Amino acid sequence: MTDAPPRMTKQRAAVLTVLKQGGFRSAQDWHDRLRHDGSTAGLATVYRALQALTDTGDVDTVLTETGETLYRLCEAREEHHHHLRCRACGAAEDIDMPSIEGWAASVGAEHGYSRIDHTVELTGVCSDCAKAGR
Amino acid sequence: MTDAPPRMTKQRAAVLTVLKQGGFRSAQDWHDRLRHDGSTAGLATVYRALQALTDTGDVDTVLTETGETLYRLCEAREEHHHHLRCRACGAAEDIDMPSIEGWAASVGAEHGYSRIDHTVELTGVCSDCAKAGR
DNA sequence: ATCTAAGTGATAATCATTGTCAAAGAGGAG
DNA sequence: CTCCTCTTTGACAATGATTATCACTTAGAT
Repeated sequence: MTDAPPRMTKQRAAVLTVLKQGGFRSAQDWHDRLRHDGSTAGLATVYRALQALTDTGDVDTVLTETGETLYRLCEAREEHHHHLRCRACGAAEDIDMPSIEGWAASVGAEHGYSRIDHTVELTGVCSDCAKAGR
Repeated sequence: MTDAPPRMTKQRAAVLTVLKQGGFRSAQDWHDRLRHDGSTAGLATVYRALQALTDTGDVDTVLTETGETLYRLCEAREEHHHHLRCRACGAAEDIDMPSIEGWAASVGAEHGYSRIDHTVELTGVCSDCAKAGR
């Protein structure tokens, strides 16, 4: 009785296609790109698809300082990693810092905290955007 | 022509008073506590006071995974620090990891990024809440 | 006491996101 | 092929945190 995997519909395929453009973008941004490419998918459908893809681990999410959620196709489903994201164009690099994991757990334990979770995000301006004066 | 410091009103004083209860809480949560203590301050005023206190560095903020902003009185106005926050009761410890600052800058530079900013937040369940079965 | 600009608070507006629900589409059984 | 069922879709309403608006109050200076 494993829950059935969601069906691959035209709309979901279209979402996956635009996601291949890369970069972290908002749901509404991805929706705009989809419409621009001729898709008639509704905004709610895009949200649902992104949510589903996030649940299955195919998409990474990040929150901005304004509370918006940004989504990006997650090429390699690895352990757990962090991001260095360009604030101007949404491009991102995967960063790994293995020592963070252990550090978080030990700092938590030192203070008597359990069930530690952590968030590490880096943002900046990539070289292309810097050249373009962003 | 330095911009005038905001006036200290009855409402702002009241906000500062409840903030002394400690912990990271939402604006609406602080507002509820204020009303419970007999203040008639409006929600908008609480938001404005928290915003002003954040701007002056007297209050620290953190975002939850749902996009809510949490506020806490910032006892010592130091350089830059991170938090270990209890997801159950909002209590928090200040954490410092001096090496993070340099690490962020060097990782950014390695990838050609400039104007690096970083976010590091730890959450967990504090010992009191763990005992209480939260 | 009066004047003036800032602060207040009720309420409306905003914006991302989620819920609702009738209509459309995909398979399977006959 | 046709009917039936169950999922997905898409337009739109609803939510919830935050911000803007605006008439009214109040603190401080003159």
